[in-house]
Amino acid sequence: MKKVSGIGKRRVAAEEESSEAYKTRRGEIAAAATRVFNRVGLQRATLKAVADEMGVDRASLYYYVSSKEALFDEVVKTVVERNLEITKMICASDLSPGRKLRDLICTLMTSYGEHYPVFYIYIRENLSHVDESRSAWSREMRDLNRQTTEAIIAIIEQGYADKSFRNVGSARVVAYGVLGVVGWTHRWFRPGQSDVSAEEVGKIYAEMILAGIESPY
Amino acid sequence: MKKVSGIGKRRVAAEEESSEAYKTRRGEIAAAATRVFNRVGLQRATLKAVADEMGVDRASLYYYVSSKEALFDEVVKTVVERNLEITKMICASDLSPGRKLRDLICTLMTSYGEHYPVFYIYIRENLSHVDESRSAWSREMRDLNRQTTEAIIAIIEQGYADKSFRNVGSARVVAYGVLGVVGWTHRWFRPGQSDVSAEEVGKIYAEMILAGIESPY
DNA sequence: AGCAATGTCAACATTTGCGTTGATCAATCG
DNA sequence: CGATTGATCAACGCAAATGTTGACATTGCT
Repeated sequence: MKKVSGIGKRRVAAEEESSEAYKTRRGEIAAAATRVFNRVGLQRATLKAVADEMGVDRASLYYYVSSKEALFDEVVKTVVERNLEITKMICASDLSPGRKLRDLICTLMTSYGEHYPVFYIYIRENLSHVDESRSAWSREMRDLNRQTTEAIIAIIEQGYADKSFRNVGSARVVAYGVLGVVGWTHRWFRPGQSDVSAEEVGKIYAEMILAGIESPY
Repeated sequence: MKKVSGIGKRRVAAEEESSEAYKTRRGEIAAAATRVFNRVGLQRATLKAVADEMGVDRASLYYYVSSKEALFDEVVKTVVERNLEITKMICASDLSPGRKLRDLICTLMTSYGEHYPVFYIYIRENLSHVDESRSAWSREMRDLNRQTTEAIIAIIEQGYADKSFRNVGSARVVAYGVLGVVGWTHRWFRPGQSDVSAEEVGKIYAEMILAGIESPY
């Protein structure tokens, strides 16, 4: 399936060579792409737009990048994986469920703020709408999401079990609630522009959700 | 700007005539489009797909519909407006803030379930990513969103004022939290498929958020 | 039957984005 | 300095979606 063209070979060669200048340029492209993705979303983003963003011809990008999707993966993947890592670490700690959930919400928000806008670019991409041809990637991303969800569910069930949480309903639904509150920030929160910090938002949401979930006293 | 073509004239004529059969067919098209939009999103949806969904030639649609976007508006707008109406009604009632917020969350969820998947189609379309050429529509939709947000903020501030809510932070942030929990259901909730009903989800979320916001006792 | 009006479609022209090619520029090195 | 190599771009061909046209069906009316 993978048709290896002239430019393709040159790209692969350059990638393997991986000189300093090459890496730098690739980073610049990733940065430009991040801006474009954030502005218009993956779907509406074009390599033309990325090229224009850098004041370069579109064809030049093909020397570095094989496709828009590959570029997207490069931009998004590492930071998404890191996010899951954090989640799992908190989950595996031996703090109380309440403490875990608070920490998780705050840490997620902080991470979102730090890596802005990359996380939001990712969150906005509705995985149920990705192209058929990218099913491998979408499965992988979906799996990362699933793992995150499961981790949160585990915390909540732990809390249900040790009675530190009131049972308000299905742990899964509550977990989605947590993810929803945090994930929805992509619609309104702009670090440095909003009048609250990511940390403050995290604290508010942790308080909002937990003071209701924790048994009072 | 608006080039009036032959087909365009006939479309306008048919629209003004507005016979019974015409309306029916238009409804069928809207229904087919709803399915397609739900499946692949506005961006990836094509009139070809809608035509195929009905087993009809693409060109035939142009007799009824001027563009994909117009179709989208038709599908989405009325139900979004109705939603805002509900929100405002609850907001204007003389219930307690706590009662209002509970009702609002439950009613929104119920409405989402009833009108599935139209609301979700709308929610998924990130208004910050709509095309320049559709700025009029996007401004209108954004305004509906804004009004909804303001209504919720008003409830929360009312609760802060009469001390029935603990002040956990900026009313705006909390309001976005409420919208987030409810809006995020578009990522996982499928009426009739999930093992909880829209009503149950509403109750869980109302409980989750409120038992934390309401002063305990 | 004859004829409008309504609805449909095959075919065309246009546009937009993609990925590639082959040539060219600029720097480095021998 | 001339040659090699890394990086760039103008131009091409392709594919998919759009909106239109003009002709063809179907219906119902007279």
